[in-house]
Amino acid sequence: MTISAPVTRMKSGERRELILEAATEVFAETGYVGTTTADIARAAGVSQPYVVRLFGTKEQLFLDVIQRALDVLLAAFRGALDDATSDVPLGKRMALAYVNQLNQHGLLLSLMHAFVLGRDPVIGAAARAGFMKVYRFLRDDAGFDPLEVQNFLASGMLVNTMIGIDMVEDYDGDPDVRELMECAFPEKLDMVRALASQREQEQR
Amino acid sequence: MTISAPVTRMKSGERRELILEAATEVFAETGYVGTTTADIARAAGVSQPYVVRLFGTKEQLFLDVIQRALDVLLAAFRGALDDATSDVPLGKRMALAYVNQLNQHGLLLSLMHAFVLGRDPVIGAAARAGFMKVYRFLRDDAGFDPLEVQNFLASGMLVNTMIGIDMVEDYDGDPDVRELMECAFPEKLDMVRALASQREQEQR
DNA sequence: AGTCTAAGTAATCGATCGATAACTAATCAT
DNA sequence: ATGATTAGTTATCGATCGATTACTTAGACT
Repeated sequence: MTISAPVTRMKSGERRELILEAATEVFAETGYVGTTTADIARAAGVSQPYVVRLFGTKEQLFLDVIQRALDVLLAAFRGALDDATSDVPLGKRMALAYVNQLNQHGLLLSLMHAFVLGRDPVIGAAARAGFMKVYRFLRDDAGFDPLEVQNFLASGMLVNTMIGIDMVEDYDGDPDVRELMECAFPEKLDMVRALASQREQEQR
Repeated sequence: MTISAPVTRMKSGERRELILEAATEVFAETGYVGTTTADIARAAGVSQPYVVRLFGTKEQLFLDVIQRALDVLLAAFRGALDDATSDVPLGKRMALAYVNQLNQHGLLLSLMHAFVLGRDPVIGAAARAGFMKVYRFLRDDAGFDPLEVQNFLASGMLVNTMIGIDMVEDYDGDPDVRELMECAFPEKLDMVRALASQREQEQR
């Protein structure tokens, strides 16, 4: 009677990973509070109760999402740091490694949603800890001095904001938007625009 | 039978302004979706239905909040721009004008909550329009060239993030937090800290 | 072949929220 | 004074959401 979903089962660890990736996208789009566990379940192709059973609570799922995002980000930084073959200066390599994370669409933006909830006792504490982990990495491992770190983080937060505000949406219609974005995404504007139009295709 | 609230009536315009100010604080703390009209009503000392009747919908109230925030911010910029008596360079005057807005606690943060909802069709459009209004002011009225504007905005977004993540919460417990914040809030760190502890007092 | 474990779903519930309706009373204009 | 207007409330409703419970079945292991 009921239309059965495709019944290929996974091991729970593998399914968890899929759900984490789907949740990253959905949280990025609608924020922590604005995202329902049903939204995530739909995006991941499972039932809503299974999402909460795998992660306990929506809050825990969000914490796992931002934890994973930080792990991915720091791994990318480490990769750029260890890439000694390049003659590109370190600061620029790190900046490119950051902007490259926009390939996994929701990654930086889901972090941003956590950053803006600092007053929430548990999410806020996790967000601060994660942010400071990045700060310490840039200072201690990458060897930036505090002022360099600050400039790097500032540029990163502007990138996050431009993505969060979905500025590409107005790229074609407003020459000022174009001017600003060409300035804010060094060498990676084409990628950002391509991802945006790809996203638009998917939503049909 | 019921304990009557103090029955001094206001003209609706005046009450609207009070509610807008209260809503700015509450939206800043818990975000657009995470804030209920009842929360705002409580903060403003009126009933929940009256809030939605004065503004139509919660969405319209939020739009009015960020519109007002932008007006206040641009007025402050204009003030700093016109203050020709000072021998402080223009860039620094503008930066101080920005950080000074933290006096009205939720102002910059409520804007940040709008910036992060760019995919919402109506809030996103308003957020982009507001952001670009600031961009154009800095470029055309303040006379910054695009790169200066970009650096200015980047610093601003870092400030917003540090406030949103509530970094002051860990100021005393983590020397790295202290180092970062001293770097990020030029000359205004004392003010930020004072406001935070004042806020903590209020919540008892 | 049969059993047991783990993956997954359907059904449902209590709480919460934004909005509407219906009502009350203060203030203002004549 | 009184009637009209405007400021404000109480009560309530339909929708939504996260979570729980109880059930089903695919696949691994003897």
